Amino acid sequence: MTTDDKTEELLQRLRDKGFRITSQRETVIRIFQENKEKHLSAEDVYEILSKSNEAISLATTYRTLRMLVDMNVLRELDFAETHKHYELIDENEAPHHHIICLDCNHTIEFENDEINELGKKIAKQYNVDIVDMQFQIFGKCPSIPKDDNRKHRH
Amino acid sequence: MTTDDKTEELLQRLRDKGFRITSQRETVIRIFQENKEKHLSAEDVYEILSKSNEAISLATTYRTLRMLVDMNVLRELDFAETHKHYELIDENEAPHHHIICLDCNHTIEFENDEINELGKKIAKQYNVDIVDMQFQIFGKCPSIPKDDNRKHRH
DNA sequence: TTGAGTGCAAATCCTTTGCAGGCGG
DNA sequence: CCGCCTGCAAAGGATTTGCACTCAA
Repeated sequence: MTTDDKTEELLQRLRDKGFRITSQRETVIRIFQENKEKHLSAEDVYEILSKSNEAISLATTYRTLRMLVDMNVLRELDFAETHKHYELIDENEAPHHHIICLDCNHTIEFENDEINELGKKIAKQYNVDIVDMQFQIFGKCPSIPKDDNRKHRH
Repeated sequence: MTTDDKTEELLQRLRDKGFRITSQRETVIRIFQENKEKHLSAEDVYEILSKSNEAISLATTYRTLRMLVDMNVLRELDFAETHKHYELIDENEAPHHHIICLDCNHTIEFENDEINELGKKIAKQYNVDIVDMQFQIFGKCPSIPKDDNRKHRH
């Protein structure tokens, strides 16, 4: 499936739920598709668009992100920071998990079926209807390339 | 080891690092020892103390929590809410993990050695010096008793 | 005695909301 | 044309910080 097909599929999902397709919403979805491997924050999205000629307000950015999370288009991620991060949910992919460096805030994504299976098993044990799961490993990375310059946490 | 012994051990750890032992710090540590099974927020701690005759300021509550996290006395927990939760780290216990109900915010703790082992293995694979790990399952609980009345998230 | 710790209030950061005008269906 | 969406600015919740005073060591 091409990116355009995927975009159209997501937009259709919004239409089906009675949401209107505005240029702001299309743009936010496109930003996440162009940054599949990243974990953008609201501020990140806002800044990317501010630099382009498709600027949208911070308020709309937040409103759109929340809506997309509710629509299961985006996943909200907690990295033990004061703000949240978001990523596209790809329903054909297994959930993936994160290693977060407490020194440089760099994150590594990894997939691990054993963990996903364990998660499902445990949820079933407790009779919980699973919506999402996240395994986070917090540590110090001696060797991760420091390719971002976000504020340090400590 | 009795609770008093444990308290003394923790206080000694602060002394060793050059921190002063104030009544406020002793009190906060005691609150967590008296609520081992809970995941108190800063506001929770502040409120518990406000009702007693050992009230401390919110600012000091936050400063103390941060210090205790840095000292590895408390673990900071993210439950996809706007505020953080904290719990005592018991070094004799294996890490435990959480199921969080997105409807009622109730949390269930569970332990699972397979997950802990997997976490260690993965960290090693990525050459990361592991500090902590958390596995979180987000879902809807059909059967969990709703024994708390915190604000709902959605 | 003295500087780390405290309380208070103000500041800050991230996010949400009220309202008036704009535009998608 | 109707009412959902937007932008703006103001409000809000959680946490941090500046400053003068207090008290543990």
